[in-house]
Amino acid sequence: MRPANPVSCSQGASEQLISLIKSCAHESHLLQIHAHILRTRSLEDPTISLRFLSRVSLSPFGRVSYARRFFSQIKNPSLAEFNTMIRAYSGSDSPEEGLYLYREMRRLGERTNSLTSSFCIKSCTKMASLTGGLQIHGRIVRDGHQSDSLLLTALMDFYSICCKSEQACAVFDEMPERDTVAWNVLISCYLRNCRTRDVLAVFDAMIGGECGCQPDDVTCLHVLQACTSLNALEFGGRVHEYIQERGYGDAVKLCNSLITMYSRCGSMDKAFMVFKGMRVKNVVSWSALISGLAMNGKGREAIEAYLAMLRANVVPDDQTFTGVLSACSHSGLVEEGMLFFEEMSKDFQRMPNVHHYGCMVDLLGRAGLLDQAYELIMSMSSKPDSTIWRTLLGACRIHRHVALGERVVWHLTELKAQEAGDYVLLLNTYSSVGDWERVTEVRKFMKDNGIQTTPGCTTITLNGIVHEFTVDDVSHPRQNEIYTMLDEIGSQLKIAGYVPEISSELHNLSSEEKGYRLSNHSEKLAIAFGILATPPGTTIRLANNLRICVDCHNFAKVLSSVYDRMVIIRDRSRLHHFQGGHCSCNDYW
DNA sequence: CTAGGGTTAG
Repeated sequence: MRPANPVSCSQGASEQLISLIKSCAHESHLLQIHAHILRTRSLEDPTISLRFLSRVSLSPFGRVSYARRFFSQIKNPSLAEFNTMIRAYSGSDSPEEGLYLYREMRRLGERTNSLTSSFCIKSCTKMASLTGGLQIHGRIVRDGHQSDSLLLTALMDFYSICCKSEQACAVFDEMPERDTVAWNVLISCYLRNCRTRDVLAVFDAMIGGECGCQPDDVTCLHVLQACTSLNALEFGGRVHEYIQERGYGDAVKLCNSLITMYSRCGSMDKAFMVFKGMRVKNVVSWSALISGLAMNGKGREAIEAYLAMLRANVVPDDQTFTGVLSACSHSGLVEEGMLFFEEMSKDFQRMPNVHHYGCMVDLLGRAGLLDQAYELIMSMSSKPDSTIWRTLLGACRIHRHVALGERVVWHLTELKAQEAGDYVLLLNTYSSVGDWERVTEVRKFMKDNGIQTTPGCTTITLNGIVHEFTVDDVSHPRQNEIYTMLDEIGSQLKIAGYVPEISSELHNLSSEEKGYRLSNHSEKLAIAFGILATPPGTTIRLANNLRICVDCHNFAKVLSSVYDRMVIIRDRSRLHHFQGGHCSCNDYW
């Protein structure tokens, strides 16, 4: 029997409904409950409607459209209901709706609180909408919520996402108290905005008790990422120790991150140790191992790992295949690569994405199958992006294929995506076949159009301090010693047969104009500093933002034997291990 | 816990 007056509906019935909402396990149940609520007019019971709304907007039934429909049936939504709805929007695919609702609230003169702002900021973060966020920030100040630490933490993350790290720091500085999450957001801001050196410094400060809180598992995840990008193995090892001290050793995310850090820092055995020690491995663990092996030039082992993964009944995903295909391309396993490329869609229903195509173009291109690579690009269902064309352009340079190189640059121009590096590649293609006229032409074009090359930058991390070098750097406090050391290294290497390469790789245009004098690439400066600042026998680990040039490659090769030092350089795409006069990659690329 | 905020692997 339907109660005559729903508001007076018995306590028992209400509780029953609430427990029904709580235990609901299927979307169809929700629909039934919804119908029941409408039928019994329990919608007017604020406890019920709020509960139902938040249940609907929560995963795994996180369907905003459904929540919106229900919300619209509520006559006078309470602040709590407005907030719940905005929260649902902020986590959905249409975060802007949250802001619309917020504006509607203000228009209606509804009360808002700091949670309302918090959800709105989340919407802005998701949209990376700077203007929207600035408005909310203004509101926060006007509403007097500027000492709400949680709200400010969300605001920091917003600025960080919008690449406004200085504003993020300003918010951080104004926070009345900063807990671990606040520090974590600061770290993630540094990480996102290329301030990795500051990440290490903050971690040290936290450990040293200067921040009033200790690093947690999330802190470690961030710091490990920083170590990965800096090729800072030693620091990463310290983080690993900390993880064990704190008892985080079983956390899957952390282990996966450790595998990546170790393998991308060239320490495959440690990566493997972490992997083996994991009681629960997921697809991420396997993929991290596979791409780690790939990056270290161990293509066969990467394929072995992939097969072992299948035997362990772990289903590969897109990133697994990216790892497998890049393993094939780094190790020149053309046939295997083609096979996996076909298999991924046939056996695993995974349609190749740009990364997979990129690997295939790289694979075919390096193998000299340039036309086939071009065909593959043209056959793509989605529009090829600039990275794909750039990969092919790199292959054109290696194989001195001028005509195709020109065509590729044309494609890049059409995409309006051409960058300085592309012209340098084209220029190098011309110079590799001795077409100096065209070289001059391209150079003039670049000069006339003010096209600047990306400055190469190499870092070396010692004792948690990041030392950064650029071409012909004069900013390091020990620059005099470094240049003296570089001179000495130069004469030692010359004796051992190292000949500077000046014509084949026109890496840096200004040096070219200085009359073919080879400038001191950042890699060399960092190596000289490494020799200077570490005891004999210590491995020198560098990270470079571009691609190591032929000359620096030779330099490192000869140096590894003359100075009996292992040198590990990570550039844009791979890891080069130099030892005893050899490099782990068979030839230069 | 009962409405509810911030960071998070390959």
